[in-house]
Amino acid sequence: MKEGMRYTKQRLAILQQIESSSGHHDAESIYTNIRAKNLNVSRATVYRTLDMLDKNRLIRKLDVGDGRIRYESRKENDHHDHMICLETGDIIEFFDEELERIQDKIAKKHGYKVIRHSHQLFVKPIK
Amino acid sequence: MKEGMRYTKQRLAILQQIESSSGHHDAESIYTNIRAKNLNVSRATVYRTLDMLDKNRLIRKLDVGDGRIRYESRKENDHHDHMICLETGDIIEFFDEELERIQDKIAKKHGYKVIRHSHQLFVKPIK
DNA sequence: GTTGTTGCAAATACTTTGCAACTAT
DNA sequence: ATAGTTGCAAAGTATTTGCAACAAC
Repeated sequence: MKEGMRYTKQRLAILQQIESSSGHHDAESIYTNIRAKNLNVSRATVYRTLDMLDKNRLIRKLDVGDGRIRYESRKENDHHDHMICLETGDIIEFFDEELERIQDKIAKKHGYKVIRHSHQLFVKPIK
Repeated sequence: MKEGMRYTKQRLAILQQIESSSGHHDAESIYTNIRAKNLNVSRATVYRTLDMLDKNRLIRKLDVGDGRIRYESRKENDHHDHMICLETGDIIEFFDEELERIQDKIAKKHGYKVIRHSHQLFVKPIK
């Protein structure tokens, strides 16, 4: 963490919670899971901490478009995008080198550089 | 529109509002602009109508990730994605054939077909 | 001891909903 | 006439904020 920041049990618990499962966690489930372990946190702290962890690039923020923001670990810091199954709600991760390259090319053509991107495929199983 | 649906002045006003400017409108500005013309609408109707217009593919829904959903016309029904400038908030449209092709390929590889997708580049001007 | 952090409760922002009144067909 | 649509106000959901108490350094 950066200068002047403190390691509190709440922060560690939140980070652990996210790194525990390599899944896609939302604020409420993080809050509930920590409380279930009889550790004390408030929703306010969860939200504030998630924001701070994201800004410090310790976790990754993920807007699936359903009104609840998800967060995932950056431990295996392989960048990837997501495919969301419209029938089951499953979230599948994917990565494609070419896709990344094309994005940069498009931005450049317009005089911009890509800082980050959000790319989701909403899919259904074949057949 | 589909069977059993009615043309009301509210619906037409909302659709016109969106088609008036080929921009990226949010619910609140649509509501305000219609009211400014002394036409009567409620926010409830705006939200209900936007939802219905999107489902009927008369407009396109667009989640920029800032908490306010945008809607755009489908009149020139060229599909495109968006690039959002982090410095100015400008929204630039782009389309790339290859990008589309790769997305389908990726989904297929996992046993899915793409129903729709959401692809945004968050960018900054070069230099 | 100082400064960052927390918990609480209240506030905010956007969107949705129940229901009775209304209106397009 | 009747079924779809509207407006209102209340409710809902996710998130943010002010502030006094508290804990890390």
